[in-house]
Amino acid sequence: MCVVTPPDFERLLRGTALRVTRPRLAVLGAVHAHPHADTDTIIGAVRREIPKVSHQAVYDSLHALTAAGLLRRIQPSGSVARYETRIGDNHHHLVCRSCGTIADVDCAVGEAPCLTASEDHGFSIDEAEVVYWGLCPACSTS
Amino acid sequence: MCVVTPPDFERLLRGTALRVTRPRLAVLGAVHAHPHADTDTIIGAVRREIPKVSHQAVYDSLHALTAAGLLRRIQPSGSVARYETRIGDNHHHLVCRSCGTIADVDCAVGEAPCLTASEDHGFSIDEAEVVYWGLCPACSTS
DNA sequence: GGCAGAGTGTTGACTGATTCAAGTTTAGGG
DNA sequence: CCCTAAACTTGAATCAGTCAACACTCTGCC
Repeated sequence: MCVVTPPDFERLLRGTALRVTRPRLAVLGAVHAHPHADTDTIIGAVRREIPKVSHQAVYDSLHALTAAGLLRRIQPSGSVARYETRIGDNHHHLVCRSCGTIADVDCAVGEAPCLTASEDHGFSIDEAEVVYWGLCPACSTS
Repeated sequence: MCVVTPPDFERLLRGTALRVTRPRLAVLGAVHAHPHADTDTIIGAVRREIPKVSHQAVYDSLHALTAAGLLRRIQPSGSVARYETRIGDNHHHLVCRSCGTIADVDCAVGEAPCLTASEDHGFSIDEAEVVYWGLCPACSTS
């Protein structure tokens, strides 16, 4: 049912200093299957595979995987934290002001930071995050 | 001590459908005096003027003023809500990953949305919000 | 294959920003 | 000056996320 070959999550984990555990594999799978899902949704998806995982294990896994660079955390204003596996391509997001739906947008530049601040105030900038706010097709017609 | 003339907050409020109340004037003054301050800081600042305001009144005022367009709410990932009075010029923000400091950056374009998404997925976009992530001068030297 | 121990997971309590709701006060038009 | 909707007070509730103590299990090593 999945047209793309699922990544070899175990190999991804071994590529970092992280141990390979069932919760982590399940979290990677859940985020891959549900892009932009919030933590609650991820916990639900993980529990379909491992019914007894604690929410704490999911939180820990999400943090560890995010720190390792295998996940990206996004959190538009007014939303809870969301996660995605599409990392490394520096893409951006469209967010619906009404229903909160998130869609991916390719970054024309490709490498972070894709924009240069007009005045950096002495900051060393490594990323420019862009969020496009608007209404999704469903919400703009109603 | 303030080199810029403070805006006429009462006039701003009357320009909208909002009633002029002491908490609202104090909130406008507090946000103007403390750009990018979080709610707690704002409550503290307001209470120096009106010691007995409830936190709820400040929350209500912040929401009402934001909805009226007199304030702008910003909330970088991992931070609580912050507010600023500099609105209408579509400027962007520099955020320090280490200490959370926020600095303003002018938008080269000036009018929202300053960027056009490469593929809008049918969304009607009205704003492109840009957050530059990095380290502030103080944090990058330590 | 068995051991050891650092890294992970479980459990359950807790925090803190924000919201809800019921009742009281007040701004501002008539 | 009065009235009414809007705004404020009070106090409790919510909920994502975190903390901490203890139990378990990967993984490298013998």
